Amino acid sequence: MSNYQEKWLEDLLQLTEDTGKKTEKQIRILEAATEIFSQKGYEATSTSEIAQKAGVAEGTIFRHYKTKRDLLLSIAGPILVKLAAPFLLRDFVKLMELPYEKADDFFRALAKDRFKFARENTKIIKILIHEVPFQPELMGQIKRLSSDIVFNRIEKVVEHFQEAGQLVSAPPWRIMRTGASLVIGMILTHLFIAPDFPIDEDEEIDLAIDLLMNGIGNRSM
Amino acid sequence: MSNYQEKWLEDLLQLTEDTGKKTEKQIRILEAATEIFSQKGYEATSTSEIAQKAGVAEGTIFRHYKTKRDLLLSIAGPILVKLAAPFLLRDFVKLMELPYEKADDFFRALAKDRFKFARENTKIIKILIHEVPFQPELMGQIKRLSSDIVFNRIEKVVEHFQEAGQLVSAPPWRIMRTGASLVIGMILTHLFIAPDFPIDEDEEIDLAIDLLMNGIGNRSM
DNA sequence: ATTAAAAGTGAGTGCTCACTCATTTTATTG
DNA sequence: CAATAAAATGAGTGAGCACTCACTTTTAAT
Repeated sequence: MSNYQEKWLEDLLQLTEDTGKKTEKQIRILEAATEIFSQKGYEATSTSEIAQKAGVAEGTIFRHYKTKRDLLLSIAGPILVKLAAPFLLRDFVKLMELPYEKADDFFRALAKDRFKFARENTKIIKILIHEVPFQPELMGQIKRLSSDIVFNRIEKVVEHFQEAGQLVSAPPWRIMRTGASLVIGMILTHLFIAPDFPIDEDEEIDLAIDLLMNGIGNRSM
Repeated sequence: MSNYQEKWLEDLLQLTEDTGKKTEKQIRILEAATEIFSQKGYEATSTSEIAQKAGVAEGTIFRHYKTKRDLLLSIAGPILVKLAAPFLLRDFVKLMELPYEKADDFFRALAKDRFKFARENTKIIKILIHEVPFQPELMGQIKRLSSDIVFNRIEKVVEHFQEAGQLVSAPPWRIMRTGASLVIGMILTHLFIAPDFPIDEDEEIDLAIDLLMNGIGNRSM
């Protein structure tokens, strides 16, 4: 039954499940590292600082993680997979086609789900944004996940809605980039640029999706 | 005649003009630093590496720049002002209202101009993206420039086009964020994510602005 | 041609960094 | 409660870092 073409994908997903039992101190190390990495950046953070914040001897860090970079990757790696998780489901396309008759509803559901995820993982996402361009491992994983999986699968959904006459006829990648830009722009605004600006999150998403579907031009013209 | 409320702004603009004559070696230092900072990140770059690449003794760097951070700021600071330059013109609003009768044309002209600028300054923009969150000076300058100047001025333009019935009636900041997200998303895509993907830049911008104005929904419904 | 200032040099300095390892503490198991 | 393994420790280490400074070379002005 299993599709061996996507074996590596299953491996990735399994990695995410907290298989290895972690010591209490190991967890404290991960928490401290996440905190400081997100505040000062990976390169500007020293292992001694992490050890101090975690209440742990410096040697303990290196008992669990061979290098400082190892520690970074064991924080940033799993979140990448979780970030793409909704698109990794074997039957993503079927799942999405059925419940959503309207394209709006599909994009809205996706935006709400990923906004929630981003809000719950703000610190790690900041680390990710900062470090991905300089860590080839992360870059490679992102490219594989996004272009091979996420892109192809959403492309099918877009084409489906185009055939149903709900979306303008343009290259799917352009429609996807438009949607992604708007949603990511909205999420980054509220998480990093203006985190204190009070909003009704659901309403915010509804309005953003409305502008995505209908544009900013006056519709009565 | 001069508006003293915007004195600091004039100071900023003057700083950008290459007032101080630079030695040949000083220029080489700036070029080398820009190159390596953008490749490896500021913290991961050593001054000795910069000196080597610039073909200069390490001490020479510190004759011109008190600290390594000073060197970074003298690269990243001026670009911030240039990035916001089109909006800094005293009579930005008047200038923009007159030649552009249609909102499309205004956004299109702005997008083209800033795309061109970004393409000519790719490396420094990468440094900027990477370092702004961790350098309070840059963060402060960005906030002052964007919220006090850029935001207020584009807000007036948006309101103008709203009154002319060309833009949907929504809070101007939401319209601005939508436009900014789309244009920035397009620029980042072509400069960093898929730089080898061949495009007709003008056509690309036209199509992006079309999606911004009219949305991705089917218009014949 | 003289002289003073500015630009450039590179060996040297103290410090911090990531990482190691011999040793001690804690957990596990029959 | 031994016996053994696993986890944790922290002083120690060499390498590399940003930065200094006494000195030399270049430039500019008279």
